Amino acid sequence: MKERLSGEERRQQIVDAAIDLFSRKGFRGTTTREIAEAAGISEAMIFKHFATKRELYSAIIEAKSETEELLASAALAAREKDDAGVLRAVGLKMMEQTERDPSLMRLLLFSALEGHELSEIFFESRVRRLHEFLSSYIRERINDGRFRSVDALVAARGFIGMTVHYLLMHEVFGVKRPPRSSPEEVVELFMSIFLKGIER
Amino acid sequence: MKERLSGEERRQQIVDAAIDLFSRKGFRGTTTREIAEAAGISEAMIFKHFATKRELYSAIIEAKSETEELLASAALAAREKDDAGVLRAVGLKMMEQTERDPSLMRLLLFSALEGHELSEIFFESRVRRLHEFLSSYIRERINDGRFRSVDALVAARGFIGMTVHYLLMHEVFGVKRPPRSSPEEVVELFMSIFLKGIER
DNA sequence: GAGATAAGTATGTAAGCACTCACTTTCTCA
DNA sequence: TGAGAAAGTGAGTGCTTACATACTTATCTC
Repeated sequence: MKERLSGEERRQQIVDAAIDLFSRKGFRGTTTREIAEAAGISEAMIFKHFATKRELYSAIIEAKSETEELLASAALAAREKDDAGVLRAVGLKMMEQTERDPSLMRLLLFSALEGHELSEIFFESRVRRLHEFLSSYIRERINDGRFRSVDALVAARGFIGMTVHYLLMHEVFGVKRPPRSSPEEVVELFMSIFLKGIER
Repeated sequence: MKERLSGEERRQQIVDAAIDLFSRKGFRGTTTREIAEAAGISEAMIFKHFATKRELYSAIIEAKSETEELLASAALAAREKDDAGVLRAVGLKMMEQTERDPSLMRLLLFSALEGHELSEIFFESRVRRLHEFLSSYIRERINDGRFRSVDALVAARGFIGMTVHYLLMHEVFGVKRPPRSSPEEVVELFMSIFLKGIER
């Protein structure tokens, strides 16, 4: 029943098992023994691939920081000055991404709370870029005279906060989704409130 | 230099030291040795007051769950159907509370992420009540015909999310506050966007 | 001021932890 | 086909952890 895998395959399997555990229990809350068990191998194998537990964790954070272009559809809408489209794209992307990979948000929070050295890189690639994209769009639309004159960065954080908080409730606090509202409807509501609220 | 305190005083001192450490490093990331050192006593003293480390942690969570009436000023504004006043009061209260006691938010997050058994009670007293208060106010104003017909709970989460996310950025991710905006101004902006966005 | 009571400590202890080492099994390819 | 390389393991090692025990010192009460 035991199968022998290539180095690459086994390494990936270890990483996958570790992602699951680290995201659920944090760095300190996860033991190398558990990771080995989850991957169906001996502890020693982990240390053949990663010098230390911390190195394994860092490899995960760096991998998760690789930034697929989340902002493609939003950037498209931005070029056409489609305000609703931009907000919708940003909101949906966050929803979709979190749904596809729920470990991401938990890892990000854990690494920040536990003060991991790479958490800033993680934050930079996953959060800051989004804030910057949206706030510069808002700034542009203020200059166009379409939005009220507000602090663009604070406003951007406000919109992102609606969505992030909503996801936080599920992924971290285990609140069940309102049965009536699909992610699309929720984003639509946040978008419409925010847009109506910021338009001149 | 060593002073002998009464049981009550010492107990409180242990709790204070533990709050600081648990909020910065989590339950698993904090050792009883560290707590003892921070309180300037021997480890054994901790176990004279609390049977286990977990019991100490639980005592803290329960204490932090004691719910001072956060909603007094908001409830007042609600009675007068002062929409701006309600939102402002809710937003400011969160800001002020977090500023006064930054450990609260981190403890709440840590306990939820680490899956502590009492984290639900904590969440209930600190978060859910706020959501329920605000969503029922919004529902009321929808019935009054003053707000658009939206999902009141989702909308409430949206507003709270703006503020919570803003605080999360500082307290957890260490983002520096925008130098131009005071907490009052930030709340004022969130309030105005949300209110304008949800009014009929 | 004696003796009870409570505050406080020094020194264990057993379990759990990240990590090591010496070793075996399986694969690869000249 | 055989030898070197790579995948894999069991059984440690020393350190740290939460917690226990047996003890000393200060304070209170009558």
